[in-house]
This record gives sequence, structure tokens and C-alpha cells, in this order.
Amino acid sequence: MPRAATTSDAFNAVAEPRRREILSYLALKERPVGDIVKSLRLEQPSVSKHLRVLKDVGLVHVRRAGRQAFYRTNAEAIRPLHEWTSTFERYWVNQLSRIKERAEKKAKEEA
Amino acid sequence: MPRAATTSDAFNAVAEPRRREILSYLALKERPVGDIVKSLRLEQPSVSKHLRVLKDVGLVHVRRAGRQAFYRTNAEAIRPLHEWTSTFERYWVNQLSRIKERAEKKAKEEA
DNA sequence: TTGACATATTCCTATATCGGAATACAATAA
DNA sequence: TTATTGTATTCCGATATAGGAATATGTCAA
Repeated sequence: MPRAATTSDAFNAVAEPRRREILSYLALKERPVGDIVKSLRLEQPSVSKHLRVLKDVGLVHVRRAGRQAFYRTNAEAIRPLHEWTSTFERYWVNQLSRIKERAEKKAKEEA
Repeated sequence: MPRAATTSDAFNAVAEPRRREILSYLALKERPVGDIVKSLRLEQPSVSKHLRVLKDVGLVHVRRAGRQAFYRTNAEAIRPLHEWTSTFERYWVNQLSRIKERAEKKAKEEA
């Protein structure tokens, strides 16, 4: 069994750094493909291919106008990732407070 | 160029559903490999391989005791993912309020 | 119609995977 | 020492990449 398809879910789609860049770039407002190519300095076919993957998992929406295609990030689709990572928030907070405790204890001992 | 190695960073490591399950399982407390095998019903070699990937990107820590290896999730390593997804939070909030606005407007018109 | 422009797809290749099976290795027990 | 237990590694095969190059498709303008 090979690795899951990049189009299987948002987790896989987002594993690619360029796709993350594209998502960030398209978060604020929709942009035609050509803008992505110029701004992120990627090859046009590469951008089209990444957009295909992102579209397939619902991470972007497209609006076609004449010969242009305007893409925009669908933030909603990023939410599951955010929520999954959030379940670990309490653990790193605890880890930090433990580290802090140790540091304070040490400082006290040295004083 | 193939897809990036699963050990290249946390984003790639976490793309695998089983690895996410393992991380959740190991978040609260450390566990020996055998426990993971039993609880998640995976093959032992499979678990060892996933743990290897997770360890290589720092998502888990190991403590060896006799013939057992106790693994534990390192929540800190999940933080970058959380922070990246957080940058999109304002957008889905806006999207929701826009949807809400439209719904309210429509309800008003129909009244 | 012809040409130019914007975007998408196809073909290619090297490579990293994931599961399964078998096996290796390490620590403890008998 | 030998057997057993817990974990890790290796070998295998099928497959989905990601980038590069070339090309196809679609839309508008002259």
C-alpha cells in the first residue's frame, strides 16, 4: 500500500509546503492563477497541479471569468486540522508550565 | 521529484491517519509499544515503523526500560501545525458571519 | 480565421511510501 | 545456555507522487 493520495483529505494536501504557501496567498482574496505564478515564483503547470489537489479536497474554490480562473482559499476546510491540533493544546500548556515550575524552583534554590 | 519524506516535518508525518491516532493515544501518558498494538489493533511492525517516523520529526519521545520502550507524544512539536492553521481562523469566522448575514437578510425579506 | 493569452493536462522519471511477512536484536527468565 | 518476550529492521510489491517539458484546451481580439 502506497501513501494515501494527496487528494484524500486536507491533512495530506497540506503536507506540501508549496500548497501551504498557495493557501496563505489565497486566504485574503481571490486571485487568478497568473498572480500565484508571479508572486510565488512557481512554474505555471506546477501551480495548476497544486490547485487541482487543493480543489479536490475543497481547500480552494474557483470562479471562472473569461480565460481567467480566480481561486480562493476555503478556510472552512482548514478547520478540521485546527481542531485536531487543538486537542493537544492542553498538553503543551502543561509541558510549558512544568518547565516553568522547574525553572522557578531552580531560581529559588539558587537565591 | 517524489513526495517529501514523511520524516521531513510534522506536516508530512501527521498526514497518516494511524500516526494521528497514535499521537492521540500517547498524549496523556507514555505507553509501551505493546499497548499501542493492542489498543489500536495494528500490527506490531507497523506500529514500530510509525513510531520511527514520529520520533524522527520529534513528535514523540522514547524512554527505554528493560525490553520495553515507552513512547509519549511531544505536544510541543504539534504547535507549529496549530499555529499555521490558526492564521486562517479569522477567515472562517468571517465566512461564517457572511453566511449568517445572508441568512438573516433573506429571513427579513421573506417576513 | 488567425493569433495571443490564460490555464489545464499529459507524459516522463526517480523516489518515498505503507502493509505484510520474515527475521533480527535485546533483555529477562528458566 | 536456551527459551521467551518486546521491539525494531529488512525485504517485497504496488502505487501515488512532484517537477520538467511539451502540449492541449478555452477565451478573447484583430
